[in-house]
Amino acid sequence: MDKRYDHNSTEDKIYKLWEKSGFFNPDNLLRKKTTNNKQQITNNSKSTKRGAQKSKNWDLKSRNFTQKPFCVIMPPPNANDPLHLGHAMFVAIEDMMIRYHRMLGDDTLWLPGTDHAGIETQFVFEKKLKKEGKSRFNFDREALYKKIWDYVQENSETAISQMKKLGASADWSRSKFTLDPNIVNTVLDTFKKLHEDGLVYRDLKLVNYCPKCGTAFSELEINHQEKNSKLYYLKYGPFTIATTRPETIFGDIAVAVHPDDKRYQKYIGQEIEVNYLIEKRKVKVIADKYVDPEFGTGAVKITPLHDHNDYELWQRHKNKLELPKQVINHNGRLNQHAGKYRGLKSHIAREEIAKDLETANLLTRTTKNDYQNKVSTCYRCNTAIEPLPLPQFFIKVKPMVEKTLNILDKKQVKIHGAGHDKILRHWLKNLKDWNISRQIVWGIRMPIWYDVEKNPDIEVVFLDKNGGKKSGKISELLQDDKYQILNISVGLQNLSAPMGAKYIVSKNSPGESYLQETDTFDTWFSSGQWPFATLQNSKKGDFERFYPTSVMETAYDILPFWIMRMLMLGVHITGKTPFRDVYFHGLIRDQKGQKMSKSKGNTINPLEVVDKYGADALRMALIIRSSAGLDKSVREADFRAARNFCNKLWNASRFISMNLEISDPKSQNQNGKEFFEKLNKIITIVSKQLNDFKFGLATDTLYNEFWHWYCDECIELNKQGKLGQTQLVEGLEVFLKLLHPIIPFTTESIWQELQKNHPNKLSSKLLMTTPWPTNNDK
RNA sequence: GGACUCAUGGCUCAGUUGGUUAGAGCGCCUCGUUUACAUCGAGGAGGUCGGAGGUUCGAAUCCUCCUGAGUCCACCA
Repeated sequence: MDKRYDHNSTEDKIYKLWEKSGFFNPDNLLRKKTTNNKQQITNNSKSTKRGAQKSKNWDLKSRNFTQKPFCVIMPPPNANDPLHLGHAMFVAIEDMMIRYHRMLGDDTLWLPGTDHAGIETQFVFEKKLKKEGKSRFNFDREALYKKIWDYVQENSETAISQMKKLGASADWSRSKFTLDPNIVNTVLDTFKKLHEDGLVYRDLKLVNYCPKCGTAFSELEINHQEKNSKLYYLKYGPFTIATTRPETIFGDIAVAVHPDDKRYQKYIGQEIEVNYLIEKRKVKVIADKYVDPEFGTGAVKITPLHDHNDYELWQRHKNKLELPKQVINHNGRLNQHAGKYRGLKSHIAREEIAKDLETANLLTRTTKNDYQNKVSTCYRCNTAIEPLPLPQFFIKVKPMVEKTLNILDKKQVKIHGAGHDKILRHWLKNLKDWNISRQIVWGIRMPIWYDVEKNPDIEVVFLDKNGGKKSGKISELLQDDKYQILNISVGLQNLSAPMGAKYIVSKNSPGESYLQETDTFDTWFSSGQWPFATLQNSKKGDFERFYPTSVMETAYDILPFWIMRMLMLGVHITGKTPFRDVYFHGLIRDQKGQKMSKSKGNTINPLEVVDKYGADALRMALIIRSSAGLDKSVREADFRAARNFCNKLWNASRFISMNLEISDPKSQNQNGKEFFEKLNKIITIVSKQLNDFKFGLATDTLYNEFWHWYCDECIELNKQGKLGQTQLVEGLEVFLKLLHPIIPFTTESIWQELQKNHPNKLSSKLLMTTPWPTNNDK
């Protein structure tokens, strides 16, 4: 053996050895025919045969088959995202669990996959288009979808090959992509079921619309940023009103005051005349407790279609008020209701209108930019969110929330990680209905069909045969002989059905007069079904064999987006919890405890670490002394320390190996009893820590016991002739097994090295499938 | 405003049914290389476990309050 452990020359070789064994695939590790396992035998007859063949080469005799299923569904990384430390963290922890359970003899499946990451990916692609001088509006939706598909394909191997570099022992033969046809089919089935259960509805609500991204977002995807704004005080009939957004006045339908506000009692219920610059209008004065009499002047103008609070207020007073108008369009510009301000972007119109109000002597004062308020912004591009009315599809969450709280109460699912179980409950209890419509093409198109004959007011935008852009009402377009439904459907970019439009839910076109909705599902709607969607579309029998899955492991920051949705959809569709345990790992921070981000320039590229210190060092540094749900800072020194540990292990093994070559005259069983007692204690402790999800602690225990007990004490005792060789060899074998889930490459390459130098000394040929040590060993 | 989390040697963190002299890594100091490993070894300095009370035979650990830090959510035109 070399004097140093060289990760560069071993890792690829070892990974190939594992892959070639076929044992990432649990079918190849199933017990050979037995009487009481008929179902599994039939389901996996082919692979079992293959497995039997493999087991000849690899000698699985010593393997103890518990056959207990253990399944982890990998959180699918974005198909075309390069790996960051967060990915390395989940690979390290999940692979640790998987290898541990595989060694325990469990029927162990780690099912990998990749995510289409709807909006994220479409944006990256649009940036690329922009560089080419094009935009998404140059293509019909089908063509655009295909172009993004091809683009994702080009990069799809990146994520997988990088995870392999980290040693991930996932069953790649079962890998899934969120847009695989059978996954899409399951997602559509789910939607259909939700619709049949009465949980889907279409409603005109104010959505969080990003004019730049051109799509609505769910409430979870919105940031609130502190901003300094101007507060404009407008003359508003007999009132003075403070507002940050004078440009919305054309959409006002009322003034609201607090019901107990003495100043305004006489106006409540009256109509007042207001000068709107472009016209004079009468609006009603209403009373609502929502108004804070202390703020501004205690009177608020109400613009229902451009402000969430105003919208709710309007809902409460609907019967007394006229129908509101939308004055800002989806491109973020004012529309025909704004008279001469039409076409201006809202923030520019604001300045113009303020100026004109001042000229007209309607502006009493304007504060400087010192009014602190919070503005909703797009989490992606930071553009100010425009609350806009849009007919969207919503999912009623209440029945699913109740079922989820129920399984939490019954402890059918356990959450590991610093109070995140409480956070989950808090989320569930305050959850609003889920807007699942997205105005992008990169995703699963909603299986919603509109009969154009019954919905003549549908507006469409499409490219005609010559690539020319056409838009208008469907009924009018169809009167022209040039256009048929079919070619409109083919060139379709966008379809907007008015509120109240009739639709059917169907996977296929219900007839020739139908056009399909152009919106796609929120990415999280499909990934929320991931545990059952993957297993139902995996090998036959996988769902029955592995569902509910064992552990869902992920960073805590996607709790509301993903974990909560998986629980809700999983329990609603399958009737069972999708997983029995949730393990949250913390975020990796830099040495100062700051979040890593590209803009701060403090990111660590895991591949560079792998290159310099080895995949094992990276894995160990991330796991050691980490705690569920708590963040962890790492720096270069941590990788170095872990690399040194791998080298220490290598050299201790080298010592044992050299020791075995000379006959050992001192190899009696001196101190044998104490040695094995201690060794057994370590086995018990580490196994318990792993069972209890104390991964950081288990790693710490192994680090210290191996280095400071086994090396510093036991090896030194042996040199002095006070501890037998048998003990040392046995001890090394146990440590290699215990450490394998953490540092698989180093341990396996030592195992193979010992194999080569001392055939028949070890209990099996491949460490990866060697049984986990039990304290009954000696 | 609401919720959650954290506070342990210079730095980063372990320490979960309360139990002997509170641990590790990195850093620091002294010494050591014909020895498995200098990606190492031997030894050492360094902590009133944020503060104040309480429960207990016994508290870093449980309870209350306070202080400080962070995260998430909700927010007034």
